[in-house]
Amino acid sequence: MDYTIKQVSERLGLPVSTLRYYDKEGLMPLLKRTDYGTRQYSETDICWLELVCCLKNNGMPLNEIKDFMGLCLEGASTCEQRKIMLEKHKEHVLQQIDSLTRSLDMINYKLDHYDEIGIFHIDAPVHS
Amino acid sequence: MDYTIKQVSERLGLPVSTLRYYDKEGLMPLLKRTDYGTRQYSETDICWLELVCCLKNNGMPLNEIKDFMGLCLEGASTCEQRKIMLEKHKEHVLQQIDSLTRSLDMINYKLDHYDEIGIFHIDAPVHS
DNA sequence: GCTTGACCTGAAGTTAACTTTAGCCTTTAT
DNA sequence: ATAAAGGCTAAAGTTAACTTCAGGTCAAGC
Repeated sequence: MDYTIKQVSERLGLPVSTLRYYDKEGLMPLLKRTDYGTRQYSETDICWLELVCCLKNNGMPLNEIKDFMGLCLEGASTCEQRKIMLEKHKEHVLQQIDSLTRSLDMINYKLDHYDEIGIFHIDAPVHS
Repeated sequence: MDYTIKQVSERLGLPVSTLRYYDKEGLMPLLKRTDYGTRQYSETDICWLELVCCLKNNGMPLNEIKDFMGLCLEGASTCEQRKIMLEKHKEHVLQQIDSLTRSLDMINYKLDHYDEIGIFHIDAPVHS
């Protein structure tokens, strides 16, 4: 039922070194080891890792993700705090989507008008 | 008609040190100086800086932005190359929007179901 | 029995994008 | 005339998120 670090690496497409790094940084406090010290990833560990990647890919820094994990470990009393963190991250994600959407408009405008625009015509974003 | 580095800093909300850094890294090859050496930003320079910020904020690394600038300086022969760069960046932006949108679904799901989810229920993103 | 492959650690190295520091010049207000 | 404000440079320092390296353990196959 458990996976080696290499198996997880292949499944999630993350280098082994990164998985060890995340563990070292305290992002995997529930990860089990064999007697010798080999990491044993459970399904739950993998799910948590997928969440870590998702949050990280969308701009949450690792230390915040770690704090979130820390709150989870502290129990139900931190539920509100965790909700607040997620709300804050949601705002951040919404802002990014907005910024990207406007950037897309600018790129499309440039692509559509490229031939009309002079070589040195370095114009401002279309929305400004 | 020209602006000092401090004026540009205030107008664009970028620290003076960053503006100098961009210049040093070759992102402002057309920027004029006074006899002594003080930078003189024109409207065009500011427009270019706004574009730089926009591309940078949406994930284009500075060295790619610099390459783009380099192509601009080389003249009309690089037009196709520049189009290709913009198309590539557009793909990247679209991918980011997609990733963020899916992340948003996950966050909303978690927020909606937070009370039902156990303390240690660290579940995978909703789309997986 | 020994080599190969997978695992481990701690420490040092890397990259991008800045920021800070130290030291120096010039213009402007008192 | 002198001190404050703003400009400059080169070089060193910072941070996040990794990667690489050196050196060592263990299990399996020949």
